[in-house]
Amino acid sequence: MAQQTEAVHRTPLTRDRVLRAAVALADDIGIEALSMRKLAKELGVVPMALYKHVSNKEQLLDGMVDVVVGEIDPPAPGSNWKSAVRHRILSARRALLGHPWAAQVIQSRSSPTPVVLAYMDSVIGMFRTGGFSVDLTHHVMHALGSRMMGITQELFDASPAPDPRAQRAAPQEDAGEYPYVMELAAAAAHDEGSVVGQGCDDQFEFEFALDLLLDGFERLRQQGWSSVGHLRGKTL
Amino acid sequence: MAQQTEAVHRTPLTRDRVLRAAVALADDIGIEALSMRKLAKELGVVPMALYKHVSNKEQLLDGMVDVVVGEIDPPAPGSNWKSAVRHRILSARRALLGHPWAAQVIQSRSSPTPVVLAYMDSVIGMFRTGGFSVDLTHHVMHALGSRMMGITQELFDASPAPDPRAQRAAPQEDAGEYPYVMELAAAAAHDEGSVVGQGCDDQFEFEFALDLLLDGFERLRQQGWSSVGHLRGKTL
DNA sequence: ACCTGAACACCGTTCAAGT
DNA sequence: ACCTGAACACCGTTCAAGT
Repeated sequence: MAQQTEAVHRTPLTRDRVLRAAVALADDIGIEALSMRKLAKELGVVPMALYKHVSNKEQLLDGMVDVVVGEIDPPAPGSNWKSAVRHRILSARRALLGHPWAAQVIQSRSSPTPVVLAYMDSVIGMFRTGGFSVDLTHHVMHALGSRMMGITQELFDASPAPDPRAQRAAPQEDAGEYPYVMELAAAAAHDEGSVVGQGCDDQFEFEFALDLLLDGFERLRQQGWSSVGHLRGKTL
Repeated sequence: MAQQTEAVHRTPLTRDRVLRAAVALADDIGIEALSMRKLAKELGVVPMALYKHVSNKEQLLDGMVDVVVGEIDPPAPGSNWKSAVRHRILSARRALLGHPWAAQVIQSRSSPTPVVLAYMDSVIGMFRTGGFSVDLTHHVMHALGSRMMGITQELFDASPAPDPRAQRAAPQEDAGEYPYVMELAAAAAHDEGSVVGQGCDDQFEFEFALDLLLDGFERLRQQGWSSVGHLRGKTL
C-alpha cells in the first residue's frame, strides 16, 4: 500500500496522466460515479493536487472528450465527399462506443475545445472541397448536429422498458395501451430472431439515418440549393 | 414570512404541486442549481416531505418532463402524415423552448414515462396511418431520434465561443487556424445583418433538418422501401 | 514558492426519535 | 401511523497553515 503510493509518486503527475486516468476510471465505474476525490485516490495523490493540472471538473471533462476525439481516425485522402464524411463519422462513432460515458459528456460541453474544433473543421472542409457552398455547408452541419461526432440520440428504444415503476404507475394500461409502440416492439423483437426486448441493431439505425441525411445533402448540392428565398425567422 | 409559510401549508402538498413548483424553480434558477432541499424550501416544507410524493430525484425529473410533454398540442386531425408529424414535432419544440432545462433532462432519462410513451405512440400512429409499413416506421422513428421531441443537438455553433480559456490554451492559432470554421462563422454573421456572433436562426436550422428527413421518409415510403435485403449487423 | 490538511458550503437519502 | 430533525456519506472547491 505504502509501496504502491511510493511507486505512483515516482512518475510525476501531468495533465495527460490525469486525463488518461480519468478516462479509464470513467470507463470502469461510470461517469456519474467519477469524482475528483476518487480520481485523486486512483492516482495516489491528494484531491487538491489535481487542480494543478485542470482548473476544475468542467475542464477535466473537456480534456476527457479530447482524449476520445483523439481516437478518431484521420481522414482517408482521395475519395469523394460522401464516403469521406461517412467514414470519418463512423470512425467517430467507433471511438465513442469504446467509452459509454462519452456521448453524454460531449453533449454537456458548453463550448468546443481546440481539439473538437479541429475535428469539426476537417469535416466542414470535406463538404467545402466536395463542392458545397458556404451557405449549404452551414445548414448541413446543423442538420448533422451531434451525429457528426458519431452520437445518435435514441430516446425511442422499441422495447418499452420492463421498468417496475411503469407497471406500478399505470396498472390499468398494461395490455392494450400504446398499440403502435407495441406493434413496433413486437416486430423488432421478431425479425431479429433474438431474445425479446433486445431487438434493435444500433449500427444499422445509425447508418440508416446518416445515409438518409447524406443522400439529402447530395440532392440539395446537385440542385444548387440556397437559403436565399427561403423563409427565415428574421427577415432581412 | 411566517405568514407565507402558514398560507403555503394550508394547501396540502400533492405530487402535482411538487412537480409544478420544480418546473418553475428550474425555469428560474437553472436545472443544475435545482436541489431537493431548495425545492422543499420553496414549498415551505422540510426536505423529507417531498419523498412522500416522489420517491427520489430521478422520479422528480421524470415528472418534470411529463409536465413539459403535457404542454404539447394535441394532434390536429385530418391532414396528411407529413404535415401532421411536422406540426406535432414543431409543437413539441415550442413547449421545450419554454423550459431551457427540458432538452437536457429529457435526454438524461433512462426509460420513458407513460406520458412520454403516449406521445411517442401518437407519432408512430401518424406514420402507420399515413401508409408506412411497420418496418419503415421503426427505422424512421430511430432516424428522428430526439428530434421527435423537438430537440436538436447542436454542438456546432458557427460562432467559435469567445471563451477566454480557448485563447489561453491555443495562443499561436488565433488567426489562421480552423479556416473552414472561420469561413462559416463569418458568412453566418454577415448574412443575418445582425451582431457578430449571434448569427444562426435556430428555428430555420431545425426545420431545415426536419424537412430533409421527412422528405427522405416520403421518398422511401413511395419506393416501398424495406430493410429486408439490406446488410444488417446481425445476419439472419 | 510550493503543497496539503482541514474546512466550507453544499448534496441526496436514511433512520431513529419524537408526536 | 405519521412526520421530521439530525445524521450519514458523500460532493467540488477554498484557504490558511505548514514545509
